[in-house]
Amino acid sequence: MTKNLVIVESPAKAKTIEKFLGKDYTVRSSFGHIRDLDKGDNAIDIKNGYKPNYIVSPDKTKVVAELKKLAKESETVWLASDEDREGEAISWHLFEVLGLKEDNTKRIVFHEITKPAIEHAIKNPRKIDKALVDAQQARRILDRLVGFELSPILWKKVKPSLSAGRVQSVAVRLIVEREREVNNFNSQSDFKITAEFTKEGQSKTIKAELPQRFATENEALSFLNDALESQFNVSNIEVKPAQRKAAAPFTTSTLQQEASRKLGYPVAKTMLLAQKLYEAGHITYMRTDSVNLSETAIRGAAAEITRAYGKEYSFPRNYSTKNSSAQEAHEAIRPTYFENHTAGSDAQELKLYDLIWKRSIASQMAHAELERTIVDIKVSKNNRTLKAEGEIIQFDGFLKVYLESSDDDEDDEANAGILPPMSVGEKLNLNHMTSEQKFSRAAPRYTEASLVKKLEELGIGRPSTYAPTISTIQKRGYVLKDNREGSTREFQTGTLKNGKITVKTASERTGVEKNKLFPTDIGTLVTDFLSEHFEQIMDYGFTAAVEKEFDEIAQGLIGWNKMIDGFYKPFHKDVDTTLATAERVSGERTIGIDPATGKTVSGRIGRYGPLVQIGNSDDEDKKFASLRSGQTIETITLEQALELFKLPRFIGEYKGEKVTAAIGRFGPYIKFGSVFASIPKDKDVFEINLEDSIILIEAKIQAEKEKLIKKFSEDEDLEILKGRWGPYIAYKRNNFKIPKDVEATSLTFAQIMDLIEKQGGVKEKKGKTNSAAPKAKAKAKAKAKSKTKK
DNA sequence: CAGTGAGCGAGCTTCCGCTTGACTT
Repeated sequence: MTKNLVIVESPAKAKTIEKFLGKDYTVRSSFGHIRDLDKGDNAIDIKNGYKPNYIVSPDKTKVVAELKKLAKESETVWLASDEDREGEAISWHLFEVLGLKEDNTKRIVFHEITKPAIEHAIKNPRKIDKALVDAQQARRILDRLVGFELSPILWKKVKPSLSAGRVQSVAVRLIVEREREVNNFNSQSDFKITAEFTKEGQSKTIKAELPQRFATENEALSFLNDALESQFNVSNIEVKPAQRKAAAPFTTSTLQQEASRKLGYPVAKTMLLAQKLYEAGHITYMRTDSVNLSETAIRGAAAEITRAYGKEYSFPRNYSTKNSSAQEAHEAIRPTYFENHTAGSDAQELKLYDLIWKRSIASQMAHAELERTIVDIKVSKNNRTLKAEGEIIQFDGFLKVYLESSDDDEDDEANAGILPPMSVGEKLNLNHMTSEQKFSRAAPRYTEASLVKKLEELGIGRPSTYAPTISTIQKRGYVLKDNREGSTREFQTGTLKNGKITVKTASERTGVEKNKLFPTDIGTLVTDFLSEHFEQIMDYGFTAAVEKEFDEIAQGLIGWNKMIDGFYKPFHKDVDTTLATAERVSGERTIGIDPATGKTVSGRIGRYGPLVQIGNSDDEDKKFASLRSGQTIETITLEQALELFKLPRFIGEYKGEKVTAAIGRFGPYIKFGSVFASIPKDKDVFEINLEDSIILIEAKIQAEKEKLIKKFSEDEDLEILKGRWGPYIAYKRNNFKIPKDVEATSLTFAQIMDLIEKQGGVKEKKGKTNSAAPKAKAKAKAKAKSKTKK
């Protein structure tokens, strides 16, 4: 028997609050939403005012049953879900499902988990805000209608199992459009002049730069020629005080960005680690769009800063959230206790905590005070002015602990150093002057984190969905996280040194990419298809537009079903039209003519992925070849396409069997009967000869022989094999570990069976036929199985 | 694991947002 039942969303939160509230309160968690629209076709009764059919989520029946029981026994039920649209809906669903009564149910809210905040909330209960709930229902229903009407169109017109939605489709579009920008980018070059001087009798160098750039090499070299005959005098000195301010404490999105830039974590990794830190009580909630800090936190930070760095470093303040779509149900992400400089149970958690600690502490520290000096250096022959910039940190302030990184990797100019004292009119000695060709660069491809940043700017998605969205678009095969080696580019330089000008051609790597998001052919195809037929949904402003209407619902200005009707009627008409009239698309593109046969070379997406084809579809002699990773139908050239048909290449015969070379999923290989041998990097698939191939084949056969350590008469399928990390057990297409302290050859059949059982047993694996259809079936079966289990 | 590129057309897939757990009698 309990007097008061308080229901919050998160179990970790429940634990903390229970401590604040004392004996008369039982605090439980709903684990987020407890109900959702039905999975099937009768989720929304469209003809009946879009009446939603909610069902308790299967994984929530237990929680709901327990809450129901506790609610019945309680005098008062306090619904304390988050104060945002989703939180209000959670309270309403709880009210409905638990069969609560108006007179003993109270809705309370708090934005921070501190004792005063919770006590204040208890003293100020209110009723469920039904208008806000309606706004959530509209959001939910719209997303279902969009997702479940668009996806089946893709199944029919493009490929089965694809998906589309208000958030994911726009996310993919961003990647597709950025890729096209990069590929169509026309790089321009100009020439930049830099110089290095010294003062008479001093060794400290002064770096200067000409603010203007030259369009041609001739102009740049003529500037160097002028310099050859010039004197250099200081013509002006400007000293200005400057300030740098700390960044606001972390939200989900900025945490993901900084963890990506500074620690190289993918967004899902960041969230997983943050979740662990949160559950251990080290940090506040990690899914938030607010930069707000509680009074308690601000005081705690001030105390710690004063203690660790001195009073002059403390500058307590709060930040305001710039993002207009923010709902601010939580605090910013910060350490629970600022006096803990480290926390976490492994190296990765420790690093993430360190980042959160530094960012939060810095946000409460004084501005850095700088003195910025700009020295003008006149070139006597042409009256042009070079500029040297220096920066002195007079008070480091927050820079003592933390500086935010930038996505732009070319911020060398920000690191201006200290200049020696100079006076106007002073003559400087030129050490050297350089002209260097610089190329303009396309907007950078997105990383996971910079895509999150962009989505947040557009108001698309929520803190709880950024990481899942990024993984969905990769899982669907729309987007690929990939690397590019880039290529070598030449650029022109001219150097003036010791009274001589030397002109040289130098080279640099360009187009190098690491862990960037690239669209796949299917991603591009789906984006183009949706953009053609559903312009409104694909518009970057669509979410912002419907959010405005959700706000009007929340304010009670319009009814939710009226809003949905206004959207759905025209949308559904487009759905019908598209289903009836749109052609099936395969992204077909004519690439050119095969010079050998005169037939058309084209690219398209086939059943197993992108391919190139020589000859039309009715041609009996048509030939196919798969694209390699990194190639796309949109960008492949005729030359690259023809290259693909050169493989597999017949090399010769060995022991009466054909030896061929080709490129597979794991790179170039030699095939001899059923033997596949990888071709090492120093050999070329197109050039490797029979002699070298045989060496590879024999080495592979030998390795295979050595791989087998032991076989068993009890079961033909059981083998002990030698792998990359030592011996392991292979059984029915499953692999099992052998404990380190066990001698592999001494294991008996029974002992091995025991090991297999302990490691989860044999799982059904797909057979050798590796086609798409049975794979999908197996997956469906596995899903159905897990359902019946539940 | 290194291939294939349609075929009868079964029965399946899918959204966004809130939150973690995960067993068998």
